[in-house]
Amino acid sequence: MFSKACEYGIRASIYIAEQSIVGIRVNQKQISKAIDSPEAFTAKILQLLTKNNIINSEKGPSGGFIMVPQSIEKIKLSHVVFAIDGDEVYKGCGLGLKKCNEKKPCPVHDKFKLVRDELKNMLETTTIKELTHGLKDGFTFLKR
Amino acid sequence: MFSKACEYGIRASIYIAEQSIVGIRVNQKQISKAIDSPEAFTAKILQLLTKNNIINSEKGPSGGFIMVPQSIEKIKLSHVVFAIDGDEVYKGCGLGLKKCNEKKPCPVHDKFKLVRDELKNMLETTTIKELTHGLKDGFTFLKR
DNA sequence: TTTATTTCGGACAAATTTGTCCTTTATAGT
DNA sequence: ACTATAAAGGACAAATTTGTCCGAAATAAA
Repeated sequence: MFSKACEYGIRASIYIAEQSIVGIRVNQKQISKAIDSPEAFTAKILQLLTKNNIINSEKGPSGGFIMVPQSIEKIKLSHVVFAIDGDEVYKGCGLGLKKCNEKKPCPVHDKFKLVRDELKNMLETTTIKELTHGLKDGFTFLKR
Repeated sequence: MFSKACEYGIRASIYIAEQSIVGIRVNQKQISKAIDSPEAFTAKILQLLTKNNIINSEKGPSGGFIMVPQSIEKIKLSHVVFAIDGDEVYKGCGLGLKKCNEKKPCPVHDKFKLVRDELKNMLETTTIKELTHGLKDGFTFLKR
């Protein structure tokens, strides 16, 4: 469904949001430990998230990553996915045709559209914030 | 969503079924031309589909690929996808966790489950045969 | 101002996926 | 039997994704 990079990106975003809510800034090492991801690779993804204003970074001692309050409220899963994987997941043709559309659809166009639209809608309505709730309560997990 | 191999595999299956219905056996060259895919790579995928009894192959002059009547009736999209990509698409965790399940779910588990179940259901109920209909009538396409 | 800490960014490496080429095997027709 | 045709299969190559390493830049604290 998503690339590894995107999976790590989503997990990192949720973790950073969870920590930011209680006022804690976290660094690369803490993040990759918390979500069980390769550190250097995760660092690249964090750069991408930073450039896309999904998280904020600060260098130096006591630096690290935070998600500002406004972002915690507004950032949706779709923003994270788009920053890393683009919109191919729910825009592209299910059979890989470049010019597949309503006028010249592939054989699975309509059937895929239903699934893709549901995915798109889910990504666009799910906030990172709400995904931190179960985490805090120990009902959901970001590794294993 | 699916790998390139799987996309080609689905397109090839639909094309072969369409031709088989009117009693025509097709070869690698015709298939890759009809679905606009790399010939040698497509040949590999056809081998895979053959091994999984989705299509039948015959060597020699006038040989090629066909889908037998029984398969045309019974083969679902899910069979083709499973033969090439496995069931990771609708079984695996959306965030890539190895041990994500109802008891220890990732934060997006439930939301993803809805989308994945719909995808799974669509793949398991859609026959290759029904996908050939629009193709025959010129309403749907396998390339571009 | 020096040092320690942390992100940034580029180059590189490994792994996987995608794709090619060529030889072998089967088979139909002559 | 010979030839032409077509799939099977193995080895290899290119491209992409995943992942590592290391020096540069920023910054806080001593």
